[in-house]
Amino acid sequence: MTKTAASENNLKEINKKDRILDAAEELFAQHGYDGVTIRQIAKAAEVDVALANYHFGKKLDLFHAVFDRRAQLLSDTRRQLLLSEQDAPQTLEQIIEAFLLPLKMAQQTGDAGWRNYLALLAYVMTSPVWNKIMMDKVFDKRVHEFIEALKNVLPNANEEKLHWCYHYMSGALALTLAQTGRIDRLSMGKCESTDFDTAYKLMVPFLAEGFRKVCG
Amino acid sequence: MTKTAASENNLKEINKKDRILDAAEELFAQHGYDGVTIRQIAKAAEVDVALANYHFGKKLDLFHAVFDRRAQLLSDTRRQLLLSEQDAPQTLEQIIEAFLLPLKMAQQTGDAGWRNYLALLAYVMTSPVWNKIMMDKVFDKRVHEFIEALKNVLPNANEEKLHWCYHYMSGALALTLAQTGRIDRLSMGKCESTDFDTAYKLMVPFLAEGFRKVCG
DNA sequence: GTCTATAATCAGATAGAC
DNA sequence: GTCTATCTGATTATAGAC
Repeated sequence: MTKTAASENNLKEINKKDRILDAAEELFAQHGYDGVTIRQIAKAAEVDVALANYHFGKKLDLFHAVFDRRAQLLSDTRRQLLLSEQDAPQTLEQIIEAFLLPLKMAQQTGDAGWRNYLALLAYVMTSPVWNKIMMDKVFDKRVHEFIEALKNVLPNANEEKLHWCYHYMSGALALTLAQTGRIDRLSMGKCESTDFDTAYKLMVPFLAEGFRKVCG
Repeated sequence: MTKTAASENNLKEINKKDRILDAAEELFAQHGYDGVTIRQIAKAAEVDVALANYHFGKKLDLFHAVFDRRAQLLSDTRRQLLLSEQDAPQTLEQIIEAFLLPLKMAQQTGDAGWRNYLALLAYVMTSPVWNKIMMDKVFDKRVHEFIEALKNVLPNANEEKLHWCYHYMSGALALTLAQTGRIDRLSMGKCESTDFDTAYKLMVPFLAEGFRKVCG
């Protein structure tokens, strides 16, 4: 019981490794890779500067560690949703819903860690340099499965149009994940960047009709 | 005529101020504000390091100078397009076309300077920190005009849905402007990030139908 | 695992000569 | 306007004590 008490008392002190990842996740998402120093990350995580290096090596390796931590889980869950419904008759809306999983995930967990990660994902998606380095690692397979699934419900579509429509969807998704706060300011409070629930519910029909128009 | 000859001979050497802006534009767009040093910019512009400071002051001031250079022109042109058609009966497609002006502009000029600037605009649009600082300066008025114009053709829409749909449009536009090259890789060459012509032509009907579905 | 101390480098900014 | 030289501070990364 001493053990338990000690664990509880030091709850904030244990697992420094994870705290480094959490702090890095938030700061990288907000300011980008070059906008953050290891010292800032260490300070936010309330650990020593040298500890980040001890656990993760170079700054670039830490960045990869942060990105990879949730990428595989995201991709796997997306795959499950996409393929589990495959035998059942899928509508265009259902396929898109499955792909917009990050939004649903954030809206359900309400976890700040996931919210930060999704903003980081948006950063990587929209950056010319990081997109090339990071996105292919895990997400490519899911995108190809998504495009294939779309062909079944949009038999008249050609590859070029499908890819452009996927690109528009990807952009709408990325800006949502980024949570820039712009929609809050423009709408004068009527909408909120962090309201993934509404973002998700309106986005599905918006995109589905766009796909139908261009690829129908 | 000596003057002319001298001007022509030194064509590459004159206008160092503009060369600094051009180089900064390209590098900031590619690597972000913190990913670029003044020394890199000076080297790319083939000028001395101290010259950037002489002309533009601090690094942050240079960043603003780069952003502002084309922002006002972009906003003004957008305003002209939106209001010139106001008396004539406007369709939803026409309104969206007017707002997607950056794409048309880049596709028509074929200018590398504009292409770089649009990538920089995408960087600012998707960054939580820069969006807040830079976007309100010039573009807010145009967005509100755009929303107002939409109300005429979508009389049943409410403010919240209109703003979310604008947000999706903004995301699709931003990712297009960013030219990350991802669509090239995913489509295995069938689409190109720099093909603003196609991006524009497919984007208008895609978005218009989305607006109709959600705000109709 | 954790921290102190430090090496080596590079950043932004400017003073001052021309 | 342009360049040389330099100041000041911060950054990554690591070696070594505990």
